Amino acid sequence: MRTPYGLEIIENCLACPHREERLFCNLPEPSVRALAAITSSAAYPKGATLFVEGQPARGVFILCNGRVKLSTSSADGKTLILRISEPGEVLGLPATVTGKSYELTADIIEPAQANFIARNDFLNFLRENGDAALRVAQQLGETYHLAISEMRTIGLSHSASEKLARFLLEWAANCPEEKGQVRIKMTLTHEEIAQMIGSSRETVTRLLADFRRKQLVQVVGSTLILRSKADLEAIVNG
Amino acid sequence: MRTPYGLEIIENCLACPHREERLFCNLPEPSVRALAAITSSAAYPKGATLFVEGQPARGVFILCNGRVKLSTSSADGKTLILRISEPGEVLGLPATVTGKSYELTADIIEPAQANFIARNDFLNFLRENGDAALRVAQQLGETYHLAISEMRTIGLSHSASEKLARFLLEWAANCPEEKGQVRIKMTLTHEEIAQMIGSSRETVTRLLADFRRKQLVQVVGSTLILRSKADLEAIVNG
DNA sequence: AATCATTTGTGATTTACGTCACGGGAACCT
DNA sequence: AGGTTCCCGTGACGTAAATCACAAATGATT
Repeated sequence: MRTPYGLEIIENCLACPHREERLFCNLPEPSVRALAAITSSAAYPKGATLFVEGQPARGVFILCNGRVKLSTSSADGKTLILRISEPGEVLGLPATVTGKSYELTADIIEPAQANFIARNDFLNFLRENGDAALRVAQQLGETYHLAISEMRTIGLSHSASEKLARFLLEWAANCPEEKGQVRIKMTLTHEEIAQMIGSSRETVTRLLADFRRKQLVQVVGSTLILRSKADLEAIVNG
Repeated sequence: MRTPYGLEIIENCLACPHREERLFCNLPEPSVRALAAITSSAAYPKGATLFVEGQPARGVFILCNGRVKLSTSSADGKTLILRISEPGEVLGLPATVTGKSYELTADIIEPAQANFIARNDFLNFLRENGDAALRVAQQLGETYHLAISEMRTIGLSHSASEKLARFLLEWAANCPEEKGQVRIKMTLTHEEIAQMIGSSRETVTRLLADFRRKQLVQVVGSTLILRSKADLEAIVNG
């Protein structure tokens, strides 16, 4: 799927604030151009879905803007959210390299701009760019890492409060901290939090209320302030 | 870590029954030799541990014989088993490529023979062998895939019986089937099964007894026979 | 055989949390 | 303003399953 946006994409790429984190932007110049030639860009509204679990992998999406929810669901409608992807991340990578089906569903939760690379083009590109392949391997390693840590919060907790505490701490890990307090822009509904930690909407709201009563967190509008990381860590450790 | 076993390893490799599944054996001849040169082989007794979660990654282990338990534990001793690795698998790959710490602990549960490749040697090898890097990426993709499916059994179930049923079916997926029945050599203790599905030892034995009563499974010594996959699937789907 | 260690089986008890049900807010559209 | 549609807060209730505590069984080791 050749595209006229090639050059524009390169420029986007070079200008991208996430450049360091991005998978391919700091490859040698010719590689970046080769990549741009097989990339097509598109915008997606909130609620759109990039791919659905079980679909044969068509290719990868590189998220430029917006946020994407990665989840898996059971037959009876229960769903488990694995991750909220941020700009700079590559979606659908594992399925695309292995040739299996997408193992997750990717839903847009904030209007997004993403670059798409079809599977064949992508694999050919990797075959001809050994360093990109290595980069991909590293990215996959990190994705795995994150999955394992999600696994830990769900699988190693004795109680829902432990899960929630674990979740908040992990979520806060990306945010700037000042003197023990972390301000989190909480963009998830209680329902979604529940789906991330494998519990129910009601217990999440109850637990959050509980945490508030115990001065562990504070809610101001849609931002959550962790008043005491230490106490949350105490909950995690039994 | 140059080793005198180089040639021997190539021969093992070519003779290996898992050759197709193995990561590197069907690479071009020169690559295989280069790989052999940086590989060292060792035997490990039952109970030994290849690496521990949290350790900085030293390198990868290619399992030739025996079986290895991959797990993660919380501070208070609760442990979650992610996977039992079989010969042919590569252990420690995600951590080694990303340069982070091992995310899991690898314990030998059946006396094992494994080839070790130190991180630096391995990365250099990958840099010079683009196709190997791609292979690694694919392997990582599959590892991820397995992690997600483990995640599903733990996170999407409403009850412990659902988890156990899911577990048995996944476990059986590798075994030969004849007319609806699958014979599984059950090498795990109830405790270990519990740690795989995130529940307690007692409920596992109770549930298995229950399944036996309901004619879903049958136990003969240490082999488990799934009498009715269909009924197990019914349990999984609500 | 005899002792020990590990694994399995089962009962009794407790409690965390899922589920149902409903009311109040906030946000968004017309 | 009024109607919809989400999201959040809380009460009541029942149950699944963790936990505790032994006993039986299996299997190692001597």
